[in-house]
Amino acid sequence: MQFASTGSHSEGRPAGRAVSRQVLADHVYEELLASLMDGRLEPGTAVSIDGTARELDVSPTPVREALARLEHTGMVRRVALKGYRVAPVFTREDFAELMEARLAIEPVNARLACARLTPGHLAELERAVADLKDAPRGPSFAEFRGYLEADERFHRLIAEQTGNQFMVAAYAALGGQIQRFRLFGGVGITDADHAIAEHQAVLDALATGDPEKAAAAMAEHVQKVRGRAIADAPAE
Amino acid sequence: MQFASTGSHSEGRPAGRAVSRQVLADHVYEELLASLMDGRLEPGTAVSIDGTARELDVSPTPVREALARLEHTGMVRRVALKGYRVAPVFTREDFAELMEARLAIEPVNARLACARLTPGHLAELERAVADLKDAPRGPSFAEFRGYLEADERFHRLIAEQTGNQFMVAAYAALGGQIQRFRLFGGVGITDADHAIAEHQAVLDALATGDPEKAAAAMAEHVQKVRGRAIADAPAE
DNA sequence: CATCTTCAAATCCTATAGGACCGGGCGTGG
DNA sequence: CCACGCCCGGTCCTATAGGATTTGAAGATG
Repeated sequence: MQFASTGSHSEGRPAGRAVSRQVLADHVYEELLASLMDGRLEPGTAVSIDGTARELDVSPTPVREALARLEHTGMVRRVALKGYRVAPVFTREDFAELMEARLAIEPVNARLACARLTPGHLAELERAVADLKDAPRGPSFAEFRGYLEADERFHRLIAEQTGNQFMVAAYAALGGQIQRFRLFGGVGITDADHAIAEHQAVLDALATGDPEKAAAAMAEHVQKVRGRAIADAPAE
Repeated sequence: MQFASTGSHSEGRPAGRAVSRQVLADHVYEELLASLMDGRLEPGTAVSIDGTARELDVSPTPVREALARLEHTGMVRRVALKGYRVAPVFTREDFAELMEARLAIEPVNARLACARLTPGHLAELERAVADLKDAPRGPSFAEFRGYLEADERFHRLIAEQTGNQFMVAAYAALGGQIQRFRLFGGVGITDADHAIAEHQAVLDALATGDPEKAAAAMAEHVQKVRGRAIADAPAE
């Protein structure tokens, strides 16, 4: 899994440049990100620098750099001289706070995106909703991973279509966490039918070109997600 | 967001451990952050890893880690194998986008903060406004630095008093940039009197305990800041 | 049995070395 | 005069080495 080894063979690159000289730290970053998203690294477990370096067959330096970037996303936390740990699971309060923040930001995104929507953007959103419908929804994490990806993509696309880099940044500050809230209690996807219908409603509202309708549809979606998740939450 | 600052050397912790031993990378991070905030590093200039390592008399490894963290704040940008550069200056469009985002987030923060305001919080806010009034307002950056710091502190305190970690994160995604927009055209502080009055109005609205009043006052403040800045903007 | 000491392994953190690439100055040939 | 190649310093990137610190457990002691 670790090509790009510096120990090149006798001859240099054959013709043309090597596709794109890659930075090892980027690979480590994506590898760790995938491990976190897939749930292979459970919340609370330590992420040893030397350990992952050995596991990925690289030196600790790129691992250190990758973890420094991950820390700012909230996926891992760092204690001064003790190393990195996967951020703890969401509590019910965390979830409520997340939904409060989404309710403040995402309707605004929908309103702004609606004003400058292009047919190309609309097609991308339709594809995301279609992927949402087609995605498998099994009980294991690997199975509903595609579902979560399409869900996140839908919301991220709307954020990007605002054309406002700061709204994208604000959404991104939440986005990384949005994936993880599903681990909250380990409940799977039980509300797919409702969620798909709401996404479709948001899409339709955007297509009408009325910003207020779009914002209202998004607000309703977020509120309903919150309501269902609270209902499904495991009893403490 | 510069808590966890490794204190100099206050020894003799009664029963606790010595304050987290200083990690060199943290020191480099704060040093770079200060240089960026003070304008000693102008936008567009390259930030050499080896160079700053020599300048700060450390090895490149901590510098690399500090820059990896800074990248996620938007203060510096990294090109794959070419190094880091200070993010470019704000254009008029960037500024408009920033204000749009602030207008979406900050009134919500004011509303939420108002609902759970304590006397202690109120005192901190009053201190921030007082500092704003007392701060010098000269033409050079070093002179109105205290003013900017108090301004940012006021808004950050409100974000933190929402008690919602995600609203803090969303604000922080903007906060690092808020400092820099003053460089937009190099205009100094020309609207201090108006701004101070508006901050006072926000504070008064918070003190009444009416969340809607607080949100409205904050929205008015942000809108007026936008209006004044556009009026002051240098002609292209 | 409980508690403290001590030691060894693991880990974090920093420094240093070396490979690969880029850009500029300089000399030689046309 | 201009073009081309070469050298060289600078930089990024990764690997490796070694000091500093925490942790966990074995062993000693009351």
